[in-house]
Amino acid sequence: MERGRGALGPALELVHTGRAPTRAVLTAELGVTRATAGAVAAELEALGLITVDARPAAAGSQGRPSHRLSVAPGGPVVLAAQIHADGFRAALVGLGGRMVATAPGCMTVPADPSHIIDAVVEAGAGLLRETGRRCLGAGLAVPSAVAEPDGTALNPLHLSWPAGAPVSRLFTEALAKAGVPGPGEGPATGFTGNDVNLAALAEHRHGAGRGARHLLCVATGHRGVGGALVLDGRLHSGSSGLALEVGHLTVNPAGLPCHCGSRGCLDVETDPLAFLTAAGRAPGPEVSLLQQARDLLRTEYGDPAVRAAAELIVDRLGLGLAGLVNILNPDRIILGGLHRALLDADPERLRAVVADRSLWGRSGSVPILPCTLDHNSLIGAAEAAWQPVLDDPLTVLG
Amino acid sequence: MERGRGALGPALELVHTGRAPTRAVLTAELGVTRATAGAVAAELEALGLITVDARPAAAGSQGRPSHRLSVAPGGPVVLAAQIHADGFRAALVGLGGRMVATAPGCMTVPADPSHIIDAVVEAGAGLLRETGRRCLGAGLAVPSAVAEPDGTALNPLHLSWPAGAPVSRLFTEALAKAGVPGPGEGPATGFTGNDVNLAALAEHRHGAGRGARHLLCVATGHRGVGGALVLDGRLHSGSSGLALEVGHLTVNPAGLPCHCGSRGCLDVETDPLAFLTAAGRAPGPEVSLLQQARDLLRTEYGDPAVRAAAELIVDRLGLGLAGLVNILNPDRIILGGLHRALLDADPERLRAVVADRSLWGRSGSVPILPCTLDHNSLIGAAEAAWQPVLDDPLTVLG
DNA sequence: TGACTTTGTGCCGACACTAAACAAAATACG
DNA sequence: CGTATTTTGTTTAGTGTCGGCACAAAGTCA
Repeated sequence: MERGRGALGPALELVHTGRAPTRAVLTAELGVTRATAGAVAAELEALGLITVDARPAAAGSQGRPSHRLSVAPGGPVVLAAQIHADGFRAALVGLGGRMVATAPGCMTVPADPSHIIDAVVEAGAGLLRETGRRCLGAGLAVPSAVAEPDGTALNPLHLSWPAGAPVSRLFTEALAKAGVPGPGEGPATGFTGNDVNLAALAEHRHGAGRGARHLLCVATGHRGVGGALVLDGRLHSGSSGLALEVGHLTVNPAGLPCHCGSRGCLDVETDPLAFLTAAGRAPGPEVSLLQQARDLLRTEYGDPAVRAAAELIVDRLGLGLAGLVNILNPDRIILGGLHRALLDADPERLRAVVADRSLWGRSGSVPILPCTLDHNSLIGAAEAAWQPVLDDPLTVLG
Repeated sequence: MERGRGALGPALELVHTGRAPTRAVLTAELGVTRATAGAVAAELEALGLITVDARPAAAGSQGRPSHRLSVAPGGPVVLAAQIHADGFRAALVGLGGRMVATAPGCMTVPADPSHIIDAVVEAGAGLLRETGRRCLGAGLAVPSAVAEPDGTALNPLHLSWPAGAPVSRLFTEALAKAGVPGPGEGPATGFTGNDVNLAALAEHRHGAGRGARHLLCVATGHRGVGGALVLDGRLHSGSSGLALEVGHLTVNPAGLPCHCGSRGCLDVETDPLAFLTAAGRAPGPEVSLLQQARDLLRTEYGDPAVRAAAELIVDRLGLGLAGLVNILNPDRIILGGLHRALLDADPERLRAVVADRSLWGRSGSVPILPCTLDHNSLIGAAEAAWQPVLDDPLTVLG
């Protein structure tokens, strides 16, 4: 007599993304009857995933007030991990993108990927032991294109890893080694993805991308530029995981040579090093290039040389974004890393360039927004790990 | 006691695309029991959409031979129409992409779009009267980007139409005026789309794109270059119908100026006029540029100047395709128009350029194929018109 | 206080599908 | 040539999910 099994996944996703604060709007969003929505909510509560408030929320409007739906505070979590040029970070993340516990770890990233993957997984396993939370999956974000379906890192940027490192397999093996439990009997199977892709997913679910149908994200790390596309709520990673490698769009035909064989690629023309160079600053070794570029932009934007350099980079970034708009026609663009800082410094210039150089930009220009989530790659890794639960809670939880 | 209503749409699509020749494979493809597949087939037959052969097909293998499923020969049709630089064409198209009747019409395309839209719809209505077939929808292909959701033609290429012509509204009004019946009581509501987009849809369903998950199509008309993307069986037209405007990718930084403000765009560097010019031929006024370019390629490929021109265009096209591969990561590419002819002339050169300039092309290059369907834009217009029936046959047919 | 509005729940039936047994029509094998 | 085997199709009964509807609950409004 259990009702509402088919709508279980969609309902959980609505609560997860905060789009269903009450059973009444859950009813409307799912397009089902109140009876079904009530049954679905009861089932999700029985599974320990959400809570239905005992006291109705204060009713501002007419009619019987609704009870509030929210993510269960003590519910299950997933293990989220991120590896970047300066080290790693591990965290436990609950539904709703809530960071439950984190373990920052800094170390020089070794040339052997398995070392650091073991370390980050061990840190996550430690958090699980400390908190005693149930773990339903694991996700890992790496600064590299990750080929599907084999899960190899094709261009592990500045990690001194060998190209083609089997990161997905190493991650899953590390989870087994550390005894991280999966939803069923055996160990968890981990998902490994590109950090910008996962950041886009996180921004779409919980950040500046909420509600966008076709969301384009572009971000710099310390070097190079990454892109990601979320279509109708799902990450578009192409037929083999290699979509949105936007770094080699031509944005300055007479520009710097790029290792790809062309000249003036987005990668070499708009990353932090390009900005520092354009501003006439020799990058120092003490902090990351991204940090130096951000600091320069924040503290010396009054300096004409710095400002001119910023405008130059913005113009080239705008050219690249316009090209992407012509191809992808997104309804929102989100920028991260240095690009986000450049957008903050002069929002109008970038929007104007994009509108001017995209074919139909004049009629209705695309909103360009800064990303809003802290640790969005990490949260995105968690989102990927949650995905099987969101797709079918019953199969995962039994 | 009617079984198999939910699976009706998917089942019809399988028969429509020829992927379900028998009830046995229909069972496997739908992932249901034989009982359900049988009921679904019976329901579709009762609706007059498919036929189940009385005699079993000659059995080559063991076991009871399967009865053949096929599209009902005398079944309903949709009205498909296409407008291009040289005139228009109207046709009735059944399921399976079968052209049932066609009415080619040539006229100089007038500056007022409503005239020719009325004419093409009137031609289609004539076919309906002649054949007496039931009409379930209508689709129109135009050589222009069509903005959604308002259905206006933004850049009606070489049709001397005003930019922003409300083609979708004009088409629907013409259908009402000509008395073309829709599935229900009132007149049909027409779908209007870009011709390359619709061609891609047709190739994906019935042509060289069958089975591709992420299909990229690039084609020239007489002038300019169009692109289209089919993702998981659905056309990706972006958030406002303007995706895959690929004509302004930079493929020759020092190239010809383009009306978009840049230089060396795919549009001006790889279209028929670019080829004729590169080969040192002055285009004549008698036949279309596309025809002249194709003829030149076919008859004088031995001429070193012609061959050099072809290779130049191929190299630039390859650069553009490589850029698209880096962004979209399709698992197949289909070329039309002059690009198709260039591919036929020297398949290896184009594939080599794309593999060399796409980031991960060396590891596993993308298949590049010529389009295989005659009148693929017209068939694609029909596909768009069929879509509501494929999505939910019962609602449309009652 | 009573009418109205909105939310939540219990009960019943519709219905799409599965499961399992049976029937049919071919090939394979003795 | 007849029987076993394999594969396909159909019938029947059963199951689970959801919609419809009536009713209850909990607030606002007059």
